[in-house]
Amino acid sequence: MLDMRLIREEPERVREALVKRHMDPSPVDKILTLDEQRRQLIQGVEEKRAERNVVSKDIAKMKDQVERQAKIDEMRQLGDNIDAIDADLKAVEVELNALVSELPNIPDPDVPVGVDDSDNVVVRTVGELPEFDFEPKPHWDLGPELGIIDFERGVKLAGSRFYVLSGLGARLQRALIYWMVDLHVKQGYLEKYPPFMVRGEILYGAGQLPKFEDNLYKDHEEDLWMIPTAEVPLTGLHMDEILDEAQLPLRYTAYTACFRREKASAGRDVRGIKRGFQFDKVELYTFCRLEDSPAEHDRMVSDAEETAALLGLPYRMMLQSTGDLGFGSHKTYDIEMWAPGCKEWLEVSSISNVGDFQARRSGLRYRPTDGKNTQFVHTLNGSGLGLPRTLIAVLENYQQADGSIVIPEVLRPLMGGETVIRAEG
RNA sequence: GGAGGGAUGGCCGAGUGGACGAUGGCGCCUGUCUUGAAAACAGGUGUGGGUUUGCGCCCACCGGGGGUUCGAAUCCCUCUCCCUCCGCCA
Repeated sequence: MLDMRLIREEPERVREALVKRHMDPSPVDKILTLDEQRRQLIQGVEEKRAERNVVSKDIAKMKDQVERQAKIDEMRQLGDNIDAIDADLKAVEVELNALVSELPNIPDPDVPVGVDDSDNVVVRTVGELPEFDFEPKPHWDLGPELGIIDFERGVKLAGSRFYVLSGLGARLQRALIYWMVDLHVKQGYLEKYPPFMVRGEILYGAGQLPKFEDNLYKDHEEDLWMIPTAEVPLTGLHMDEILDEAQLPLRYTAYTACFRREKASAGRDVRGIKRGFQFDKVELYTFCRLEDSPAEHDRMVSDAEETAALLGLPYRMMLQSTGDLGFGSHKTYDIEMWAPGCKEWLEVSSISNVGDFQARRSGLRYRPTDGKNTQFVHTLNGSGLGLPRTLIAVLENYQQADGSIVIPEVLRPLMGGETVIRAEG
C-alpha cells in the first residue's frame, strides 16, 4: 500500500513507477479525484456531527418540554443528513481503497528498467560451473532411476505437479531443511513455526489479496487460506502492533510448506519438481527501521548466499528489472543456481526489500525512542532457499557418471553419515 | 457437537442511556525534595483521521460489523476470539 500523502503530493513519482512496470498510470488521476472528494465529505459530516454532539448535551439539561422536543426533531433530521453523507463517504472510500490497494510499490532507483526477467542484471557469479566427462542427466531422470523421486505415485495421489520423495531423497530434503534452519539461527534469526493456513486479512496485509486470489488455495466454508509462502504468516505476526524502536530489528526464520495454484503459469515447467502446487521453503524475514532496510537487505542477501556457498553449489546473483519485480517489492535480488541436467538457471531464492508497503497494509509500526510519532517499519523477506529447486541443484551438480549422487559434505552428519545416493538406496 | 461465562487504555480493573476517551491502581515520563537513590508529593502518559503557518480546534475508536436513540462503553442483532463444564475424536 502506498502512502496516500505520497500519491497526493508526488503523483508524478507514482505514475512514473507504473510506467516503469508497464502498467496503466491512469488510476492515479481517479485516485486524486476520489481523495479530494473524500476529504470534502469528511469535513461536511464532521461539522454536522460536532453540532449534534453539542445540541445533544444541551437536550439533556433542557426543562422546557416544547423546546426540548423541537430540538430533538431538529437533531433527528440532522442525523438523517449525517447518515446520507456517511453513505456517500463510505462509497468513495471503498472505491478509493480498491484503487490504491492495487497500486504496486515504487521501484528503487537502482532497479533496472526492463520488460521481463530477461532484463534482470547479473550482479555477480560465484563458484565454478561443474564440468562433466559424460552427459549430465536432468533430475527427472536421475530421481526415478535412483528410486528417490516417484512422479507416478504423486500423480496418483494428487494429480499433475505432485510427486513423492522416497528413501534418501526424502531424507536429503529433510536434512536440507534442518541444516538451513540451523544455519539461519546461527546467523541471528529467531526460528518460528507458524500456521500454514491464515485468515484473509493476513493475506491482504502481505499484499497477496485481493490481487492474487486466483493463485491461492482456500477453504470455501471458512475464511482460511493455505499460505503461498512463509512470508505471509511472518508478516502477519506483528499485525496491528506498535513495537518499540529498541526491539528492532526483528529477524525471523521459518520452515513451512507453501501452496500455490500456479494459474498464471499453467502448462509451464510441468516436468520435474521445479514448480509444484506444494513445496517446502525456509524463509528469512526482517522487520527494521526505515533507515536500516538497505543494510538489512544486504545482510539477508549474504546470509542466503552463505547457504548456497556452503552447499558447494555455483550460483549467480541477479538484480530484478522492473519487468520482473514483484507487486509489493521495492528492490529484489534473485539467487539462481545452475542445473546442468535441465541446463537452466533455477531461481532458488528471491530476496526483497518491501519498504513500508506491507507495513502499511498490516499496521506494523514502531515508536521511536525519542517519543515522536509512530513510524511504519520496513519489512524484508527472502527465501533461505526453496527446497525443490535446491534439491534439483544438488542432484544435478553432484551426479556421477554411474548415476549416483554424492551428498554435500555439510549434510552428511544429518544423513546418518551416508556419502552417496545409489540406485536401490 | 451441547450448556454457560467473558472481551474496556502498556497491564490490572470500575463503569447498565446524557458532564465517560472513559474513576481508581500498577507501570512509564517530568518536576519538587535529596550528596545520590528510594520514599513522598505535584503534573503528564492511547491510536487514527480532518483542519491550521503555528498554538490549537474538531471527528472517530471501550473485540469486529450492523441496529435502536436527539444522544450508546452502557440497550438489541450478528460475527470472531477466549474461558468453564458435558459429549466425541486424534
